[in-house]
Amino acid sequence: MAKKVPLSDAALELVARRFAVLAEPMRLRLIQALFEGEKHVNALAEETGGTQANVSRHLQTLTQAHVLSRRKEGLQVFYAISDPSIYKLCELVCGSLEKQYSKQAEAFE
Amino acid sequence: MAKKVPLSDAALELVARRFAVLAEPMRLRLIQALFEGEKHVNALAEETGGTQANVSRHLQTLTQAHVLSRRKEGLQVFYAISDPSIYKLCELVCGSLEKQYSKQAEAFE
DNA sequence: CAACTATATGCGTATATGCTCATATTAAGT
DNA sequence: ACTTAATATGAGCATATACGCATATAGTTG
Repeated sequence: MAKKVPLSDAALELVARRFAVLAEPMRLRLIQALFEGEKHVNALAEETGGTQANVSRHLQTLTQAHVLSRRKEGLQVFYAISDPSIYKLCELVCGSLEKQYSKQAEAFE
Repeated sequence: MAKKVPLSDAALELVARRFAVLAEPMRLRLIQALFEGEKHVNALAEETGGTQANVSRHLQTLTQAHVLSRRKEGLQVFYAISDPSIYKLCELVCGSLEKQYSKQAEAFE
């Protein structure tokens, strides 16, 4: 745990890939919507204002990255957050951005 | 702290942008190199095996995102990590990926 | 001021990826 | 089996961005 050894090229690619998956506003919107619990595709499309096709694609991306899990129930497919680290990840970034912008705000006071 | 309110579109863009900045292997390599302390451009180029031009560009990207800070000293420019949340961010992602892959490894045992 | 060094940047190219539209697939109900 | 509903996917287009090459800029030294 907490290795101090530099990561291999392959590992860096994986980490970069992970960040890339989270680097789209629509995917963040979906993740945010799923913070409330699992939902099916149409519900997510409606809630986020995206088209069915686009939402489905993003959900696929997130699922392949093991950020979400997929559960079929009849005609519907339910998605849910499967990687608990996502919560802390988002909190960390939000906190960092808040700090950054409140510092910038101070410059105008 | 820890708002449960959904983020605005503008906020989501900023968060996505933040993740995007971290979504490049070369930038992660630079960040990793800077975990040891501040370094100048040429040293970073050599250590990461990148060209001077490319390294300079990535450093600019990271600095504009307030991940790094920039300090000029004579001809050289030293960069250093300025956002402490980067450490935890990388740890979180690495931990999550380790878990994910060790689970996949178990499937073959 | 000229020569040299360290860093930054303009430009062109290649690649990746998000979005839309149309259509395919899968499952349920009649 | 046919129809309808929910989701997934193929194709094409538009945009973003990483990289290499050449060159510009800034700072140092003679």
